[in-house]
Amino acid sequence: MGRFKNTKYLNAIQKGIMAWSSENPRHLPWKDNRDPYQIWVSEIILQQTRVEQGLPYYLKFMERYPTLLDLANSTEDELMKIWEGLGYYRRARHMHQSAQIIVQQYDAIFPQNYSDILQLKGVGSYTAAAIASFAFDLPYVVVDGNVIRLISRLFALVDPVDDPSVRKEIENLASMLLDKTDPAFFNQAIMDFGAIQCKPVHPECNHCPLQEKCQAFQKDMVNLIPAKKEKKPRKTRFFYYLVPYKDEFFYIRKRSTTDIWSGLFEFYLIEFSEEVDWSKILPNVDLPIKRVHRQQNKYKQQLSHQIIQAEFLTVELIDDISILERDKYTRVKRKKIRNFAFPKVIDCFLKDKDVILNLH
DNA sequence: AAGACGGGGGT
DNA sequence: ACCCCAGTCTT
Repeated sequence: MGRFKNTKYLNAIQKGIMAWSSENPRHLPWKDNRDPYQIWVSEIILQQTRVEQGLPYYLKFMERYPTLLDLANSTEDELMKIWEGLGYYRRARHMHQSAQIIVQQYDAIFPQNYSDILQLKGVGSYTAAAIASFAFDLPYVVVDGNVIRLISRLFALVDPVDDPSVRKEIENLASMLLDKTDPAFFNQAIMDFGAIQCKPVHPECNHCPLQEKCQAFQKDMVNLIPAKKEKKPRKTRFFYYLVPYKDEFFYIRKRSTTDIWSGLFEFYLIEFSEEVDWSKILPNVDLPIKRVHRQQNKYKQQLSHQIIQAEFLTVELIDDISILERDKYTRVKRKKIRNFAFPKVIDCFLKDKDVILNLH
């Protein structure tokens, strides 16, 4: 592989990527934009998220928080409502914290050098490089999923790309490829190239400008690269939600920071590691239940590391709600329930429930 | 070095 | 059912 790490070869690849990009421009709201705040927002939203999925959230976000000060002055709960359904909710909480740090420590001026940007919560090497290059023309190369795939194929790296040593090698190669005279254009180009030309499945090798430079193509190994380590099987968790209400109020609670969906709200949760019948659960529930609704709702959700099977049972309470207050549950008007951010399974439940209870 | 963290879309 | 996605943080 070493013989391909020469200037002439790397230069040809660099020029090929940039020429391709000139011929295949991509138009997105955050492109041709030098505002570090807007770039930051778009990059955080797009972490592990497809452009098509993130775009509507970006538009909604910028409408509600046009400036960094708007974000810093918001509440975390309102921000979570904007983020609802997008996943990886830690991103939103980190953004909120970072916005307030920028206001306090940088006088609301977005930091303008790589190491300061990298210090921000939720900003790693990829996002720092993206902001530094797009907003400030600083020569830091972006290494995202697209770049990892493209480089591992170009240089026929057969070892797992999620191995730290391989990852390091990819970052070295990417740095050598970077056009330091125009890092913003190059970074955009290499990501676009990976996303559109060097796709994960069915890459456009038959009309690829880098075909003869691509070691994977030359060795007929494109479909074997990038290699990944084996993944562990997902565990299934069984969530049994009681949906307590009394008069016009629901009782909900914010989830802790040590589990999935932290910062989102939920109802009264009893969790098991296996399927359980409600008849076994209800007698042991510590709630002053007056009446149990007949309607039961079941949902299944696949997450990246676990599978959630959730069941919902609505219950009417009698007067004594001290148990709920002790456990940090708060009451909210039933018609205001949609002002709070919920995980997808609860969102699905509420959508079905709307029909039944005619909420809103 | 490995695990955790969401949800949607493609095959 | 499995893979991937404009990754980052924690242990």
